[in-house]
Amino acid sequence: MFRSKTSQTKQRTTSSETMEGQIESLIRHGCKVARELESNLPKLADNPNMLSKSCDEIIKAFGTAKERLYTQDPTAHDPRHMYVLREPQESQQPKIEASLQGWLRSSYTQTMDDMFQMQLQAERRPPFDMQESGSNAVLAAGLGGGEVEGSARSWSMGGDQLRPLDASDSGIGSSSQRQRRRKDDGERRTVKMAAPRIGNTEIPPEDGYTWRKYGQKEILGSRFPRSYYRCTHQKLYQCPAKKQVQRLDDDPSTFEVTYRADHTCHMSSTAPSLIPPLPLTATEITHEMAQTITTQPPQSNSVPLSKWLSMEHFSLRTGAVSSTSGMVVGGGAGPSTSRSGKEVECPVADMADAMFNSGSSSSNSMDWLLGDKWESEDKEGK
DNA sequence: GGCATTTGACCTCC
DNA sequence: GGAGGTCAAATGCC
Repeated sequence: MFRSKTSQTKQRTTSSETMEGQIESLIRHGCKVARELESNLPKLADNPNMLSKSCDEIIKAFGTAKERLYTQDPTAHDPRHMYVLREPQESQQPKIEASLQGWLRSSYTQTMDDMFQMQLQAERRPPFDMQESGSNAVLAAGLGGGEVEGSARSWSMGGDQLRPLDASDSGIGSSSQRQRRRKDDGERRTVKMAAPRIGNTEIPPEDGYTWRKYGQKEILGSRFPRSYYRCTHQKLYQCPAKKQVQRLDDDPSTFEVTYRADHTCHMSSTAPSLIPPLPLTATEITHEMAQTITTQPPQSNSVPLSKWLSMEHFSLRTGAVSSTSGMVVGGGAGPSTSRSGKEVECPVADMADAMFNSGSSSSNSMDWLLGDKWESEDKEGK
């Protein structure tokens, strides 16, 4: 009548071990294809179709692996559950992650490095899937299908970039008298982001930057208050970036986020990060890889295609793990969302956390991996 | 102790 | 004068 507890555990263990094998196999396959792609890059550089095909295969492998990672969580199949996906799956995840981490420890190869290097390219783009509409842009935020999960997707802002404000415009540095400006404080850009469905839905979706809330205001005619955020590094780097977050009256599950000014904290050579750090899943990473290769030629101020493709432009760095969220966050001098600001050295295997457990509310999963690379490239680009 | 959040007060703009 | 935006003290968390 009653199945023994140990029997159940055994069954689950066997099942999960099989699953781990499949996942590992998938990831290995993806890595293999990536390696092949890399070795053939000189030939394929002029053959976008073949490049695209290879990338598709890599995407498929990693995507399937990711699917299986979350296969026991039905909500994981709904792209709108991007935030659910990123929550640590207490019951199922640890063992699989441990296995993956072990695998990563043992077999971390150039391919992984390649992935992050390609990710690096992708990261140069802003963190949203924005469908431009004049000055407004609508963020897909995982509401679309397929691989779209709301963090880094096709970015099509073109030359309509936000312009950073002067420090004076942001009110920074006005010590004697309180300077408050509203007029002419730069271009605004509004995006709509889906709220997390599970967990604290009051928390606005991550966008890859670290923000500090400095105010909240009831807005006339709105059911929900508007929250005001500024870049965490405003003081340190005079970063003028700000954003306002407000829930839509008619759709509380959607946040309207208005960005004002651009981040300058990643442009300073002393700044902690040169990119908008993003928590990306393996699928996102590979998706980005494909997009980077197929649709994103190197930036004009970037390296030549051949060099870019050779992926010798960067090197991997070690990083840190947020003590609060478990997320990988700004390594070295990188920005951190951890409140204490304390960061812990972490081994390469923590990339597994960044890739497969990049859930939580923190935002800087890839930052520690990429910050120095950006910095070096940024310097080269100058 | 340092950093983030909360919140009432203050400032600017319309 | 009202609404929106920001400041800064108080408070809490790590």
